[in-house]
Amino acid sequence: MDDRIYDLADLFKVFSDSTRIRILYVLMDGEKNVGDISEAVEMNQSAVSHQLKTLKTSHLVKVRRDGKAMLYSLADDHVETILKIGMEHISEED
Amino acid sequence: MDDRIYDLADLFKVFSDSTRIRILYVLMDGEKNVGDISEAVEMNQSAVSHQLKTLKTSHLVKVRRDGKAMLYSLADDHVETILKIGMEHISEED
DNA sequence: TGAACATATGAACAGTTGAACATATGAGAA
DNA sequence: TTCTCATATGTTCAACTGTTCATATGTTCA
Repeated sequence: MDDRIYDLADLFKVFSDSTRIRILYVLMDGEKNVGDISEAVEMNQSAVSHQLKTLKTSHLVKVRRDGKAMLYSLADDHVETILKIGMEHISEED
Repeated sequence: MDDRIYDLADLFKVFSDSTRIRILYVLMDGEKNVGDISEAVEMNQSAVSHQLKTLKTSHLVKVRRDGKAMLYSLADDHVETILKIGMEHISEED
């Protein structure tokens, strides 16, 4: 059980950065390459690439190659669900 | 929308620490005072009190006074829901 | 093969964070 | 009021994190 607590904390740690959340929101629109993501979140390619690696390691996004480009997309429904419930929570605060 | 992204990141930041998650799990068992929580998570009173303040500020726990003691409990259903979905996610990883 | 493009990686630096310690506040009992 | 008990707060410090810059990797096309 203790291991799972740490894993759980690590998962939420990934959701705890606004850049990563913005990337996830961008990907809700569908599969995108790194350049398009960079443009959408207005951050340089390197920063986005670093964050995409974090997101991939925690299985929140998946990737496939298309020629020179890498196409990222959301890994599963949990991502949107967690963001949605989080939004609900902050919306209901007094 | 941008403000909400920051608020959302801040919310998940609260979930991103194993001590805080353990406190939340302890509180799933019901209302508890600070001493009992400290004992349950095996951390000193000061550390727990600091974390309880963080949890309270983000509306994840609520408090009421009972004589000298402060009784903490989970604020709403979102807390358990978010932890549950997080657990589902890490359980399904390859 | 070599140039051009798309993305990844490594290092360094500033900013943030959790824990520990000491101390302060507040409530009840005497 | 004064003494405890229960909890909160302020400060310090080591560890961690996100961004930037520079560079490397990998793919396509000529």
